[in-house]
Amino acid sequence: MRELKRKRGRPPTIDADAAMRAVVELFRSKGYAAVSLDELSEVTGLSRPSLYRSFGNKLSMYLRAIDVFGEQVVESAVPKLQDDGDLEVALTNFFSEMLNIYYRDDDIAPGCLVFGTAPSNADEAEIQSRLSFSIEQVDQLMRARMQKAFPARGSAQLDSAVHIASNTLIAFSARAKSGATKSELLEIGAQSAHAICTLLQGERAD
Amino acid sequence: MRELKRKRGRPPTIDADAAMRAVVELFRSKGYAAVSLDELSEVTGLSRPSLYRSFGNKLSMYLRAIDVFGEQVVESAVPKLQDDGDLEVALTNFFSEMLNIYYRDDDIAPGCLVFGTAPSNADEAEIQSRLSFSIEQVDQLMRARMQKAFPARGSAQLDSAVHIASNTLIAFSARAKSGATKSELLEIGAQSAHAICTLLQGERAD
DNA sequence: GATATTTTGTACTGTTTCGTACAGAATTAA
DNA sequence: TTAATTCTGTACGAAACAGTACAAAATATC
Repeated sequence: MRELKRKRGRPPTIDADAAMRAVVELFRSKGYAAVSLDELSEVTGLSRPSLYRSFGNKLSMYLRAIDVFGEQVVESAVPKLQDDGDLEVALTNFFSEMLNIYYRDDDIAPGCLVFGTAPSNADEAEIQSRLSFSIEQVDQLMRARMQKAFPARGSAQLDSAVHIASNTLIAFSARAKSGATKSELLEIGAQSAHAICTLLQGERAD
Repeated sequence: MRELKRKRGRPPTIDADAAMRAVVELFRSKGYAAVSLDELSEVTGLSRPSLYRSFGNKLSMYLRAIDVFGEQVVESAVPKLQDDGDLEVALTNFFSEMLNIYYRDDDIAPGCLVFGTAPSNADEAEIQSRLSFSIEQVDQLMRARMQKAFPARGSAQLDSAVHIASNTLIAFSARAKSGATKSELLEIGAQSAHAICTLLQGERAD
């Protein structure tokens, strides 16, 4: 609440948010297991003890990084999906915005922190939990948006369309890391959005 | 060619194929970076020097594991896709067979060695190369099979369907690792196959 | 039986990594 | 000025790890 009241001892000089942004970048370009605390120390500019004090051990740093990454997605990409208007446009814009996150450049792609790095380390229960939560979240957001656009569709048709959309996003991560350019994936996103709308428009509801 | 001719010194006792199968299992459940040579030594039953002599260092073991895994896919799942007859059936059976590989049980899923673990370590050039090759391979197989079933379809319609299928498969890996059951993914595979055929049948060729 | 040849694991070195104890720095309160 | 408090990094110990030298084991050849 009040932050004018100076605390007692030596004032903190660490920018935890900036450090966490660097942590996210390192984890999503190198994965979880391949990253050492020394590297994290280097990219954040914080000493190893400072990292422990601010964020705990490597696992808790990674989990927190996933949360931060998720917030970024919720802030910048999810609104595009939830935009009223044409579903195909909303889906295309959502995919496009996600690719802006996955790519730093048209060529160089740190990819998705969750879908790109979590599967390798899902033997860790808390990591698997975040992965499963993320997938469910995407499925659920897709389902809500499609249901809004096509209220008459049956649950089966909806599920099918939902999974096509989610799977497209999940696969983007692997494709980006494989060296595909952003433009190529933009095209795949647009194809996917178009196909989904074709399906939802064309099929008879049971 | 001739193998009756006994070689000169101490006869080898190592079963390289069995060892490599164990290597594949370890890598795809724990990822690349998290695996140590001591663990590889333990699961294969070979000493660390024997591992070096047989397969080289960790990277070359991993690359070879990817090749072995790929052969397994080509032998058991790809034929299902290439089966003549209904495309929807072929796709469904292909997905099903891939899930048999991804899952050891209905619940426990080591997942896909390539799509599950390679993206985390794609900064290594040779790993990225295998990942990109695998994706291209899947895209190409899908395209060939769909073109055979729907020769009249235009390239754009085909591309769209191809990517839906490939993305389904790629996403299976993440979904399996996230804790989804095999039955759930079988359902998603069937949905995807049905949607693809609906699209290819329904759309007019330009 | 002795020697050459090939395979194999024990044991060693140097490096990397994690985690923390502890001392020094920077500030407020007395 | 001194003491209390909070923040920070240097420096240490312990464990894990990669890679290899070397000796022992097991066979063929002489």
